[in-house]
Amino acid sequence: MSGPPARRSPGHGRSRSVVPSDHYRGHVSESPAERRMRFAPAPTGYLHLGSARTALFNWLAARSVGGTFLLRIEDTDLERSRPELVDVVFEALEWMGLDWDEPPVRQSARLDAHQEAVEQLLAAGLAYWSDPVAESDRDRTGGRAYDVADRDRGLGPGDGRAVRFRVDEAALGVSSVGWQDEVRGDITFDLEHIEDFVIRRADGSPTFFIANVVDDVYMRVTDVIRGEDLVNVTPKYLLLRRALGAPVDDLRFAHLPLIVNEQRKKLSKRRDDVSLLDYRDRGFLGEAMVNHLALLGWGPPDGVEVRTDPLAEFPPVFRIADVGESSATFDVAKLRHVDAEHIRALGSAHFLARARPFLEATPWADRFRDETFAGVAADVQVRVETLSEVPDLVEFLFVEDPPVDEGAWAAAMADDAPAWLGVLAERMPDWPWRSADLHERTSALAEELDVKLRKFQTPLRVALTGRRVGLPLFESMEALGREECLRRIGVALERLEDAGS
RNA sequence: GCCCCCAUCGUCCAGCGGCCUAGGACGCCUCCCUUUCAAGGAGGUAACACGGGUUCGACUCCCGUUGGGGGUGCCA
Repeated sequence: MSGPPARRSPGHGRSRSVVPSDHYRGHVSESPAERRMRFAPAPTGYLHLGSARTALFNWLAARSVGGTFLLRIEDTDLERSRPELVDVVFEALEWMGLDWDEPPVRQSARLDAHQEAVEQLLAAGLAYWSDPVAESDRDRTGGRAYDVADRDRGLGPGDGRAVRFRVDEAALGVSSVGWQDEVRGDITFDLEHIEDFVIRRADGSPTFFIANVVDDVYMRVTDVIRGEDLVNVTPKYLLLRRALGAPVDDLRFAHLPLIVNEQRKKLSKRRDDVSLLDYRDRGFLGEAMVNHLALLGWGPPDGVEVRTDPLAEFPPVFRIADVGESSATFDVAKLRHVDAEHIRALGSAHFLARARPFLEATPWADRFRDETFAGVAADVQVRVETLSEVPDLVEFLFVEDPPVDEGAWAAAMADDAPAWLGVLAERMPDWPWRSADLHERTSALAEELDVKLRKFQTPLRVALTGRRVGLPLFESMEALGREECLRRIGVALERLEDAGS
């Protein structure tokens, strides 16, 4: 089932209509101080929760400093990069309400540039052709999948031969690489622990390492904000950048803590619900998701966690340096709470608009009526945590005979219940049909019969809704209408009679 | 194995040498309100991993241990 298109309401200042590929701001600042952050997802068919958080933090970082937020689709893996998969990325970002400032760059369109970079490194002697080393032959190379001796063999292109970057202290003139990470401080790697990594595969395709760097240089990225799982490739990134003669001094890195599951492991596609859009389909609001994601690894200085419009309210107080450094558990219970708060904050018209896709997916969609729903909308809002819970709460209003919870029936219809229903059926025809009046009349009747309203209302509720718990009774009665209430009481009475005889 | 990172309530976030008998949020528990259930209100439960330093003084700084995570691909 495809998800309902829950859309942000307009008015948060940055939302705009769809058409993803044209969805960018036209300005290109030439200011030297311009800060440029990018989100560079691979189109895998779904946007991973962790990626979504990375996108959000890049966006927040950009917006918080007046920088530029860029998009690059890393679609060089042709197999997994069909156009519709790219659309999923746009759709997900749209759902979160994130906008980007320049046309997205397709990595696949930049293959020539990547090749050129490889050639350049080859020509400079910083890269070399390398033959694979068979598994059985690894003791010769110290367990490595390549032979360092190839560095100086002067090999040329050949079957099965890849190009490796030469991580050589002498050639590079340094013995370690490090950087001042915006969130984690100093991080340093000794070159001796970095292998000669492949930058061009035997099939001619450039690897992530080279493509990533070349494209970042091309896009003039100044702030690399990504997941902690990429810290260990940063030395390679730096090495390549220097080797290519690209500026490195004003570069900033920020490695975000990973989002983990209850087992403290990195979220995995197999075990965890990692697809962002699945949460939309499960009834979560985009702004609630964004709100919750922002709270993983970061918190607003004033401590007010739930914001009606996080994309408007967070940028002014967001600072990438405030991001925490330990991994954060994705807690669905907390998400539900945040979502519930966002739902309650919705105006009733918006609430219906947001819930509509879920209502339309029900078997009784054709009998749904806006006016009827409006009568109880506010009562529904405070009782659901996600939009997908809405239909269940109002179903009784739109089906002829709501399913009866037998347990509730048995418990509610004992003792005097049948008699009460009988009296109710007698009196109700004369009652004014507004919830306040219904409340008053029912209370009075309960008092007359010397029962607590608390107890008295139960059989009535079960007769009307089939359940023991649900929306406030009198509001429900008003929405249902006198005729229908009397009819359902009649049905209940009949059933009681049948059972009794 | 090797490399890198992390370490405050069950979970998320505060604390950035004295304001901490450690604060807020979620969850959980109790009570109040109440037409059920919610929502709301008032309480409660619960943490500085351990060991050394540094200091007049450490949750806060340093070192180590332990624990956890990430990486170690011709994936990205």
